[in-house]
Amino acid sequence: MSDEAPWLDESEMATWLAFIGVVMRLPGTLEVQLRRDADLNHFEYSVLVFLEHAEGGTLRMSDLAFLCNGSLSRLSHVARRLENDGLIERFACPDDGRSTLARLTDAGRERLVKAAPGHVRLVRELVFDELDPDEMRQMGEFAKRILARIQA
Amino acid sequence: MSDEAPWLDESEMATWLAFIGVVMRLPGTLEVQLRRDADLNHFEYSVLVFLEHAEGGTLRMSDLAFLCNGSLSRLSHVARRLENDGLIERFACPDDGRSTLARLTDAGRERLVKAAPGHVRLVRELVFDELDPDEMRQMGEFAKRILARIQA
DNA sequence: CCTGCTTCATTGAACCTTCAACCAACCTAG
DNA sequence: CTAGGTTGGTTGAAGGTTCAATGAAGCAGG
Repeated sequence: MSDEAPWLDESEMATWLAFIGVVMRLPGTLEVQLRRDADLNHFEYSVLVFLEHAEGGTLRMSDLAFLCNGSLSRLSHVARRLENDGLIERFACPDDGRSTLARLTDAGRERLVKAAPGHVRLVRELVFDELDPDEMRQMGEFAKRILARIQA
Repeated sequence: MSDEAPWLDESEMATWLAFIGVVMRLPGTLEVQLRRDADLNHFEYSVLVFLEHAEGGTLRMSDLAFLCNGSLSRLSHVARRLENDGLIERFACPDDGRSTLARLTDAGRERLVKAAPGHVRLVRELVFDELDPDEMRQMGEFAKRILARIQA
């Protein structure tokens, strides 16, 4: 299959623990703000954000799920809740009878306005304020390369 | 309160999307392997790993929860399942009547042996093989600094 | 045009996490 | 020594995610 993968040495382990620490704790930290300001979790917030910025204001469910880093099943459950709450609408895609398109409602846009400023502020506090421009560039590059591997 | 937090510019947004993409997708990716090889999720795996390496083979529930990046309540539920499955034991702390100590059983150690090699291999494939030593050092430093902010 | 494969999406059940309530043990000021 | 506060841990219920099953719509070959 593959060569013996050597165990992580002390320095690698320290890096990994910090890395996985960020991965595990960041979502919960972000959700405290989103829940408080707009009663949303991070996935729901992503759904609203991507719909807001979408070409034509709509996205197919499966494209939206990919953008939000979640499964289509997860999105389907979440979309039902968001639709029941009047934050989004769904309707059949005219071009492809299998697809469903989602669109933000005015109420959804309002909800986003409640969430976004605090969210951006928090993201800055936690990440961007800690890195200078050069470090930020590096960090982005690392993340893109690792993400590419995860998606492969 | 605080100054106007400027919106993320295009480059910052690209960095953030890659970063949050890793944060959201990595746990699921790791859990596919852990579930397949040892029928564990990542949190359960962490519990076993930290108990394995603990001084004296035991840890207090609350210390273990912190190390595993989870809440005490979450650990309490997980520990009950792991204990029912015979992978860990719990017993009263002799020094402090409020505390509970957890310890790995032989079955737990065996389970860990099933999970660990594939886990380490996957972590290497996804992260460390993508970064050269200098980049890895940087990455670890960034993660530590961001984690410090999250924990503050 | 019909058969089988693939894609898109939804659903219910099982499972896991969170949240709030609760309890016991410890600590400390008066 | 004891009343009130804090720390450590567990629990049940509510809510969210995953997994597998289902079904409709499109597509491609015979």
